[in-house]
Amino acid sequence: MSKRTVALLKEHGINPSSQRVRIYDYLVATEDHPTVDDIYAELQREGHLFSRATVYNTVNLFLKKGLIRAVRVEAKEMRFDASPGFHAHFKCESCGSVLDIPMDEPIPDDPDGLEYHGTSVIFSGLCRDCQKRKHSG
Amino acid sequence: MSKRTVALLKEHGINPSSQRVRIYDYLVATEDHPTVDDIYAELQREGHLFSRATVYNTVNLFLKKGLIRAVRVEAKEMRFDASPGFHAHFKCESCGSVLDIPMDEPIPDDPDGLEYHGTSVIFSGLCRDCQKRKHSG
DNA sequence: TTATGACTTTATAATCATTATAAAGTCATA
DNA sequence: TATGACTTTATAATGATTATAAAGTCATAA
Repeated sequence: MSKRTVALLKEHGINPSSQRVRIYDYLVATEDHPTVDDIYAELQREGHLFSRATVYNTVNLFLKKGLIRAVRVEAKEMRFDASPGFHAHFKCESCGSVLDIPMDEPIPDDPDGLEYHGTSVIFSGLCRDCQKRKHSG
Repeated sequence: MSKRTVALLKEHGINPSSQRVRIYDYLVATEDHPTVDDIYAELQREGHLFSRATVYNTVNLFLKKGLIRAVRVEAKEMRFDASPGFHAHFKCESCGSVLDIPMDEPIPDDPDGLEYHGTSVIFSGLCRDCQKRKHSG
């Protein structure tokens, strides 16, 4: 129950219930862009009694308040990202893991009068482990 | 029933049935990155008797053979893109339309030993029409 | 203390794009 | 015209997410 998280949630107009604080703490602690089910499974493992619906409600609230970002690297699953600043994502086609890739936000050369709000860059390929696995297996 | 399409499908090892040729022709003719339902609706409108399953089968076959690309700009819907060469996409948050944005493929500065296969860049914001609509409405 | 009311969480059902399955149709070739 | 491989089709199944409404929580006022 991090005091810093409580303050941060309040700053964003979010009532810091214990579930919300716990979910946010997990999101910032983990690096691997969890899905709703990842979050749900981890909280269960820790012995918390959570409903999957609460996880959905909470991440949607965080998204609406701009606290986290959604990353859709997989066909179906939505993943979440609490790390600040622009960065790209890399999705391993073999093991499905998702990594952050530091990178400047690309600027389109196109002067088409569009109003740009957000940018998403997703690379795909093979991570180091899966390259090794391919060559040895 | 384009002769060029028939040849192209054959080159890619795809038996050019009339449905497949028609769907490919529609994909290259349209610029707005149709969904499966867009394709299905257009073919119905033209009086063809198609099943939705055929559209799914066909676009999945095209994807597997590398004839088209999938673009997932929206939360749920998969859209398709037959235009060649790298380009980014822009999704209007208001009307949902998807535009091509000419752009060089970004190269990650990260030397992490990853094996890169593909890149997807999606911008979001407001298209020109929706900006006007916002200011006048 | 107890009542009030707003907000949270929960369980359950509903939605909806997509995939799986298996039957029916097509078509070239023997 | 029989065979067999490939296509299309209708239908059911899947699975992530959202909607709904009941139950729980918690601060504050009487």
